[in-house]
Amino acid sequence: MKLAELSERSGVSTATIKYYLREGLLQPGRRVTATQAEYGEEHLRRLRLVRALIQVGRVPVSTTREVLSALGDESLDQHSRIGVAVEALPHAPLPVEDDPATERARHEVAKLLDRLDWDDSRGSGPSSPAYGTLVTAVAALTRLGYPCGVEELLPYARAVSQLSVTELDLVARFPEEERVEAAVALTVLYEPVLLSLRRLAETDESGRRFMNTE
Amino acid sequence: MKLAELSERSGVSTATIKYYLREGLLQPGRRVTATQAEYGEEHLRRLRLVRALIQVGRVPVSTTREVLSALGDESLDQHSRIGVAVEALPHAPLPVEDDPATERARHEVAKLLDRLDWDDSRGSGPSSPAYGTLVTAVAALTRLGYPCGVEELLPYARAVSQLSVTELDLVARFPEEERVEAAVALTVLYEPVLLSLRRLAETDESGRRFMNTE
DNA sequence: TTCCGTTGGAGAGTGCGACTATCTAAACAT
DNA sequence: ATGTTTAGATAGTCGCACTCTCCAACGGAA
Repeated sequence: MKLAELSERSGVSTATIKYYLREGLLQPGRRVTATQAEYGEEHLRRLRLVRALIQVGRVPVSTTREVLSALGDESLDQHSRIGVAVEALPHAPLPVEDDPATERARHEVAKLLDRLDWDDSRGSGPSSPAYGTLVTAVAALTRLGYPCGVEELLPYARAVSQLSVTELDLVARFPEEERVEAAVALTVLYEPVLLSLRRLAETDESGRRFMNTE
Repeated sequence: MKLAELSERSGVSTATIKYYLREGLLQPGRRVTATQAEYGEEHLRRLRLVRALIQVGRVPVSTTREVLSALGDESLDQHSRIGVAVEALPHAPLPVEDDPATERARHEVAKLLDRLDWDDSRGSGPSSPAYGTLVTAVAALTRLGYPCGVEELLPYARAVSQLSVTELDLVARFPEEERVEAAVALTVLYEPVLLSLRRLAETDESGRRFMNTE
């Protein structure tokens, strides 16, 4: 397959594919002559993954490169590769220190994780970016006067805990060499699914309660 | 309160506050002289909301302006104001038409919403941005060969349906004039909460299954 | 064999979004 | 009197994701 065909079949312009090649998001094709290279199905597949991460998952290009390099890092076991890839994904800014709302938020988050049996030796400790994002968001809500203590957070935690089990069931069904990619793709691409379903559910529930039905 | 104090108490630089004033995200202060204005607690509160939406919720500045104007639109009832504000929020790109994966995705999403008793006359129909985001994400997963039919989506839908009930309970506890802002703030700011909890849950579950425990 | 279109490679340019800096004249603050 | 702060306006910066332009080397059809 030549560049033009790769572009055609993926719906990505040749200019953008060249850009991704330059940025190291795609392996160079097999060089046939000085000005010709041949691409295979695996290039098409990788390109589709890259596009999905960038366009649907809103992952920045430089981050995508890091995620992809974690995918192929043979020196790590499956859990570590998934961990490295997920840590590289975009997160909200780290919490502002020296702030009373951040202090309270840290405290509530610590209490929450205490009540769940999540083992932070597996990578969910206070230093992980996801933990920081959680603290930042809880602090912002606190500053605005909206409740988000353990009582409010627990239902969310229990819900996503359930979901993560069914999701990893899905991942486990793939052959071992495809599992890390599956975990990353599902982590990133199920986020918009989750968020849009939530917005639809909220719209429905809000209508049920607050709509004028004359 | 002068500009400098507003800046101090909010942690936002005076240059950025001026920028927000220019962009219409903040009401001008009460003009005392030609070169002096007085800001009140409501400015501080609004500024904190703006910052939370922009920094934590990653809402673009122009979108924030639209959301805020929906908040104060007296001509709409509560549900419509929430609807307008939520529709303005950022969404993944609309689905690519004339694409087999998009067709399949539309079909699966329609089946899913059929099985739930969500009433699309309330604003969750196929033309809403959240619906489009859902189709886009499902199509991307489909193209990559990951399963996301009704069977996989239903658990997500049921989970967020539960959450939206408890969330709207929270909103309903506020006095009527604060409800729309509460709905918007909770919609936007619980998103990072949900996503970071999910990543923590997945990290934990992945560790439980795939970690080398020697 | 002669062209016209395509390719890989590399650098420069574009458009956008979110600030940030500079400037001016007025008005406090000491 | 004088140094600081302010509103208001304009211009500049920075990062990001492309997108454009060139070039010399092919490769396929006439």
